[in-house]
Amino acid sequence: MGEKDNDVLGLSLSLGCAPPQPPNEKFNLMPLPSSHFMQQNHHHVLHKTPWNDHFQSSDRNSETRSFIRGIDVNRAPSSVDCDEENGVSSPNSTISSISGKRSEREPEPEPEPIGDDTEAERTSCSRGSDDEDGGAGGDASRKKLRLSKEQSMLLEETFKEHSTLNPKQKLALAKQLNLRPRQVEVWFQNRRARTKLKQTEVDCEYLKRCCENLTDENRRLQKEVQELRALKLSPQLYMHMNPPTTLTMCPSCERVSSSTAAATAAGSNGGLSRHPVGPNHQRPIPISPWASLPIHNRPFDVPTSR
DNA sequence: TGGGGCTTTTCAGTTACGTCA
DNA sequence: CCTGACGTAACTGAAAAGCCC
Repeated sequence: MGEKDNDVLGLSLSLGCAPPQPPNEKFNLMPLPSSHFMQQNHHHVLHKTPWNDHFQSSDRNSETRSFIRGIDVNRAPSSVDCDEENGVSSPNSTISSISGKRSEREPEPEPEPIGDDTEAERTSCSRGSDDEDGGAGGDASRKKLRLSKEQSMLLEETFKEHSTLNPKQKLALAKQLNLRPRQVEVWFQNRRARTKLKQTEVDCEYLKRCCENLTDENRRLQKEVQELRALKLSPQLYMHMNPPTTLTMCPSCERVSSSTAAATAAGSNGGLSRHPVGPNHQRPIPISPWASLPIHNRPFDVPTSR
């Protein structure tokens, strides 16, 4: 289907690779960091979306802006508005419990296969106004009806603006599309699920690439270590080397300074004097180029006195 | 103020239908 | 015509939050 899922939310992973796509907060579907890493708490975060929060105010524009721009798909927003007007649809409250599974429901007369032009009509009416959200009616067969292009388009447009609907908007949209509010609700649910799935795939892809990059980097570093070790094993070459530079980094300001090992050993506070030593300043951390090597491999490993 | 019951909303997972190759 | 794969509408049950008493 014409999914435009690439404009889903952005990644917030920072593993050193550039995210595959720029973040788009429009959907605000998932908290950041993204999706599958935060699933545990999705309820906390998602339940009240910002959009929902400012719904009362969003009434002002969204109702008019997106809904009105509407294509009058079915030209006859007839019986749809009937129900739900008072009782907001609740997926589980009535309909779910009553409608139940297909097998448990009464059969519904098969809708005539009609042309495209009447598709919308089919969609909205085949379920009949009677069964409505509450499914109250008897005709509860789980008849799957495809939405018309126009319906899908408008739903998509609306979804782009906000991935969740408040009751009023749901009703308005349902009315406009000549669908039952429950159908709109389900569509949004499924759409969110699809978006999330897509995002998960993107995340996976991104992580995979990061992993590959890290593997490469690791390989490179290992090679470097090997080379350094080989260097160490050739003494004549080794003797001509300058003494390794001791790098020190101030953890607070993260500045790196260098000094020779000799100077450092002499206790001249080499390189460190420029850094203030206060309550907020931590001791600089020496970064020795040999630090990562095993002790016995360090070239200038002088036996410490005592 | 804290707790229990109820309602509402969302989600993950599943089922089943429609379409297409 | 049959069939399997696929997309997706519809359903289920659980969790969480809000409200009321």
